[in-house]
Amino acid sequence: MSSTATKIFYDYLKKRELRSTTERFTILEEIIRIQKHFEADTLLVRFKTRHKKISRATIYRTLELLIDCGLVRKINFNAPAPQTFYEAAIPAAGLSGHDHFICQECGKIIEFHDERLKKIQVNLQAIYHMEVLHYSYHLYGRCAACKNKRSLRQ
Amino acid sequence: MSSTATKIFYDYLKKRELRSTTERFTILEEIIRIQKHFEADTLLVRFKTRHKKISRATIYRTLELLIDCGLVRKINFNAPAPQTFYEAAIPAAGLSGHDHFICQECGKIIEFHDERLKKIQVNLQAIYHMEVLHYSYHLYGRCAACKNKRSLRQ
DNA sequence: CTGACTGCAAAACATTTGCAGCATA
DNA sequence: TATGCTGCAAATGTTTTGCAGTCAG
Repeated sequence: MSSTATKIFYDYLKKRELRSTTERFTILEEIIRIQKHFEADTLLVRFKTRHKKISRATIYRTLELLIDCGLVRKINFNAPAPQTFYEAAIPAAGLSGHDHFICQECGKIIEFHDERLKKIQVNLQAIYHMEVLHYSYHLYGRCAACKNKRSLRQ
Repeated sequence: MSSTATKIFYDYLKKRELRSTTERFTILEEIIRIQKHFEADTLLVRFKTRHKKISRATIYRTLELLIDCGLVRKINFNAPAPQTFYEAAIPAAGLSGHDHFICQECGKIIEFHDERLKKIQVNLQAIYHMEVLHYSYHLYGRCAACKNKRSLRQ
């Protein structure tokens, strides 16, 4: 149970005079449970298998709210299929690293974290006079498995 | 005239026994001319104003070929509107930096380049036993102009 | 000449929106 | 009780695909 995120969302809704509905909190809880990047459709499927009825429209509308209050981020990997993913951005959940390696051959996504990127972000912020809220760092190439597969073939 | 890119594309088509059509090279030349990230639709509009008839379908089909042979890359910025962009990835053109700052308020995209990122890429490649072909580094936040605008309002 | 490529229009896909009924404040 | 929220289905915008005619090899 992530009461931190729930509280942030609750306060956000209250401040903006929006309603705290069951659907909105169910979606947030499910996202926290996933612990990884996910697609909008993933949520729909998971609700369907659990016999909770939350429509696609509500999922998209709620994701927008969660992004707006900073609890969720959109991420796009460019290969092989360019799908839109989301990920929880909850500070307390220990999900500090949102760096990704994407295998262009098999589509596998490996998550990792490198501290140096954070430093560069802070540095660039000063240089370019912009306020940087977060960054995304994606590496594209071939994973170890696909690298081996190919060398066997040739 | 970027004969390097043209030659790469020509050789690629030949090797795969694909045909070197006018449309394919016209699209490549236009992409080189743009010198920045662009949308699929941008190409269509530019051809329309120049009275060259290249269909949307051909543009998408050719972009796929150009990505496959490494002359073009897809990039996705996540905010505010998640559109698909493309950019030339031609080594000789001096477009070494594909780092971007995206203003989440006005959508402005600033391009820059930081050498340290290349080093990190090489380093991570060794650690995770993967072959990294390229990376993308995106910063999200508020540009100098939007930062000022907001501080005036409050 | 022949099969690959193009343009067109229709299909497919993810996401957004309008509206009637429902539930929170 | 009164909006705001939800689910549905239709609309939207982008990308893909089938097909007939065209063109590179």
